Amino acid sequence: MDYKEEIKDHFISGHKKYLRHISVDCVIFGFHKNELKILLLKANYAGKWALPGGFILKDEHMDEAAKRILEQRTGLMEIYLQQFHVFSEPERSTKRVNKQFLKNVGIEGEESWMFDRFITVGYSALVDFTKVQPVADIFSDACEWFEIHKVPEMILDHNLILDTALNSLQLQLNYQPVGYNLLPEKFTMPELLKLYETILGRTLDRRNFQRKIISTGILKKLNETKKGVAHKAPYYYKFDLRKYQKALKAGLGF
Amino acid sequence: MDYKEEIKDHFISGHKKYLRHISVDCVIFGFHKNELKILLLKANYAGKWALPGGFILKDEHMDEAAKRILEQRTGLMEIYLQQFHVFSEPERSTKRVNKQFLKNVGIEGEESWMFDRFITVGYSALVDFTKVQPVADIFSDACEWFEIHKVPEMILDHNLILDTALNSLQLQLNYQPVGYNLLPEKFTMPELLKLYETILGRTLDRRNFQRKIISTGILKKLNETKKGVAHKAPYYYKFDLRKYQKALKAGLGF
DNA sequence: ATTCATTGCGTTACATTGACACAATGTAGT
DNA sequence: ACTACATTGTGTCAATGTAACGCAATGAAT
Repeated sequence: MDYKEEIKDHFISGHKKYLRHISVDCVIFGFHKNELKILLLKANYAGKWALPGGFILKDEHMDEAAKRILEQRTGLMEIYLQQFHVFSEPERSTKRVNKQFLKNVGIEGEESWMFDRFITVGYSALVDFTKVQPVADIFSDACEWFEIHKVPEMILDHNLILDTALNSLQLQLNYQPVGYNLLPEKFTMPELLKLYETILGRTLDRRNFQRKIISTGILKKLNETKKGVAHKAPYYYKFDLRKYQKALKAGLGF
Repeated sequence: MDYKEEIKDHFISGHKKYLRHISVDCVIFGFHKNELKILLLKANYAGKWALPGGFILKDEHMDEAAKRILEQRTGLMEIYLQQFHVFSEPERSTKRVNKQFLKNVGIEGEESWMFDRFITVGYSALVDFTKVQPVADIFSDACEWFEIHKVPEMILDHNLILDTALNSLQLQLNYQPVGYNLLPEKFTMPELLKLYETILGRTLDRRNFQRKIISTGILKKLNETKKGVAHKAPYYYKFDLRKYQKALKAGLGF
């Protein structure tokens, strides 16, 4: 089935495969070169960008649907994923957008479940930037990382969804460790600091931060310093996964 | 339309009115006689209890749907309401339960949207116990308060939904004021203390608690003590609504 | 009038936090 | 080879917050 046929099939027969009225949108956070980034798709009809999203198979857990979508976009299997909010504005204008899409592809006059009202569940994912291979889907012709504060205007309410995700991530930082999913296995204290600062959108005192994070016990200091940096070389750390998991469940009281 | 006709109509034609596959379930918390309670309906088919729930009109915001359901069950208009989780187990056996229901009512052999798989969104509500007039719906023959730790086995995954709601309420207590929606206008410090203790499931030092809650500035002390109590009479307090709202938005850092 | 559970207010020891000082490190420039 | 310097690692100290407990005041019940 070629590209156009595939899309037509999705519009006309997708409702046999997927639940109606419900979609999933993913805010995929990554961290690279001291910048917080999110992964976006370029909708090949609107010229606008969009969050990676998809639909729920008739016999699929929603978490699985989100996982499937993430895997298709990033190639990653083990992903930290969680739902953070449901968006149910009756005026989320999926109908107009999807009609326009179909028209741009060159199909018209058909009826479709895609013109129905959609409620969408927002999922946020934290991934290791360096391990991601961005892959576009059939509705998109690009899949790229955007610096969090340079995200363009997106389709529908996707900017709102992003803001809500960021907000909930900031809240989480107060009572849960977060770095494990966003950083490579080995990292330095300044990198971890910068991650926290970027998510929170404000600077922290590096000395107090170090004391606090060390006191949680979730870090293991390695006997190895970063090579090839100007100035004093920082030590590498990695997460003590056992204690990290514990802190995830029990909370940190940050 | 009589009772049975109404139910039949709901099963056969409800999908013209409501979104398919999606429902809303509400965990309604109240506080009375130093006990945390929730409002349950007795499903008139299963002999089991259930959370008050309902469906989303085709042109309705999900928050509005939850509000509508709450209003119908409690008579209250101004309610503190928030979504806390989406439950999407594909094996939530709504089909079996709803088929049984229809059979018990005396209807059989029909097809119905109610036999489809349902994803449900959990909402939690905090209400003033004393102002609630519990009202059953057409699927139920009773609507009653249950002490939170004496909740019976419920239909489907409703016990899980309740546990999740309680958990999220406990988390909230750490960074948001909560009492306003659960207590009558005037209340004493021991009552507020007991509310916190009940939600958290552990005792707090009353003297430290008082200092902490006073220091947030969300309380106004009245020049009036409780009458007719043995021992020393406690003062009444009420919430400083302006500061309370502020704290809701800004967080308390409790 | 006395008893006594409970309230209101206070104290003290200890832990946590925020702000800042200073020496150690190691590359880059001379 | 030596020096400059940005950055890291460790430490200090005062202010603030928290946990644990003491004690007198209250007022219905006896």
